[in-house]
Amino acid sequence: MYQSETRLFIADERKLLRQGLIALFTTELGILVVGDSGDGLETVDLVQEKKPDIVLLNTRMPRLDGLGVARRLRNLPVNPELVFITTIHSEPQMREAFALGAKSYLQQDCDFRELVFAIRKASVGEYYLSGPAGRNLVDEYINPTPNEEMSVSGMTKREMELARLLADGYSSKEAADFMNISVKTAEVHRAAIMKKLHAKNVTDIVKFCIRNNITTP
Amino acid sequence: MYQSETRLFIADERKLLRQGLIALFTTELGILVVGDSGDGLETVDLVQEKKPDIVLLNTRMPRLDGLGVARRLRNLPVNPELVFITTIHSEPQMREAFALGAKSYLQQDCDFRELVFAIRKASVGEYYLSGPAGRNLVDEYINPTPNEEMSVSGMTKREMELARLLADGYSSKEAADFMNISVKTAEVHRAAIMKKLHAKNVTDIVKFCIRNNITTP
DNA sequence: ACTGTATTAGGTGGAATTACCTATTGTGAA
DNA sequence: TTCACAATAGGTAATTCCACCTAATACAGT
Repeated sequence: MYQSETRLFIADERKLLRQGLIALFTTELGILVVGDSGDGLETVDLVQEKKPDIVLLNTRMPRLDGLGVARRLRNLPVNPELVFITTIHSEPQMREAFALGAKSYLQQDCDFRELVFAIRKASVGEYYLSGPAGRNLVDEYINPTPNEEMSVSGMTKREMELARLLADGYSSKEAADFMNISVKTAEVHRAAIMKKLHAKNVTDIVKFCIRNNITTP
Repeated sequence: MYQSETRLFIADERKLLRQGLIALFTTELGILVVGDSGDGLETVDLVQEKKPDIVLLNTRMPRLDGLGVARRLRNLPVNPELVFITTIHSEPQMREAFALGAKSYLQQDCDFRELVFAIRKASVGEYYLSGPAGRNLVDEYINPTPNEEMSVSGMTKREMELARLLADGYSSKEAADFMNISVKTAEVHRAAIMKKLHAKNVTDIVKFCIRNNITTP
């Protein structure tokens, strides 16, 4: 069966990485890099023009981030498969990426062979989920949770309240007083939040809340 | 005149970038990649073993950052030229990089040709300072003025470094390891930061850093 | 009725933070 | 040279964080 070349577009703000990947892909049979960009808005334009089969998207990009690019592409008459590369792992970002049709969500320190594999899988519409984190994601995703805010994070109402208070700079005790619950309960909520966000500490909660406009810097 | 090959070592935590650069350098006459690593301490060991002429160093690396690597190499019987690549521009880091003998300090979104040029310059002991940032560097270096954030906040060099690490989600202990200082010293700096920023806790430091583009959410 | 989960709360214990100290070294300014 | 301050590091003690654990109540959906 004849297999045409897979047309690949690389969107990443780091030019060095783009150029490096292009060099690596030249020796990769069946994969043709048809364009690259370090800018989100430019990516949207170029993808319409070049019509790649696959877009390699970094989550972080100037002017429009990877998720923003994915959102726009969805409403356009192009339908490339999406493979995300992320600098910093973020549970909610990953969740949204897959909600937008991502086929892979790779860490930047993954191996090139792994990236190629992910691209080949994506080219036939299949997922490539590395590590155990991938499986968890699918499990969680096929059981969608209600609530609009919750849908991205999986947080409950009270957890969201607490997250906001913590992000606003209140300590666990202060937040507990504010919510009229004991510190112990607040800690249970906090633990749940951290698990759901894969947060290492309050810093990650703060950043999540800022990203989601739950609080402001 | 016979010009031997320039032996290059690549130290960057992002494996994809390393692999990409290696692929690019294979077509670059006169430059031979003799090793690579994604870990600071490993880099120190491998540089002693491989004896490269030039070490390409990312400022940010696990276990020991680029500046830490440079510090250690200075006290060892090897004397490679140093070319830094930075993810996030940091005035004090750049300053220290040059103080440690760096020949170039490039942004990660520079062009590959630019990187090659910087390496060729470094291989003959010359500096390569790209763009307007280079000029600013020289100007500022000969008559040092505190940078913008520092001038408004009153933070010192080390305090800024720590603030950034804390905002990036590192604990005091991790940040201390990163900066090659004791936890106690890191705590002194943190206390100074909080006083100067009127910060109540780390949350406020995170927000300050986000507002000032020292880190991203 | 049973199951699942959200919300509440407590216990224990180790790790970390934070607030107070003191103290040495080096550097740059008056 | 003296003075101020940055950077380093340690001590002590209170507090908080965080990861484990159990457990009651309530309210949803099957």
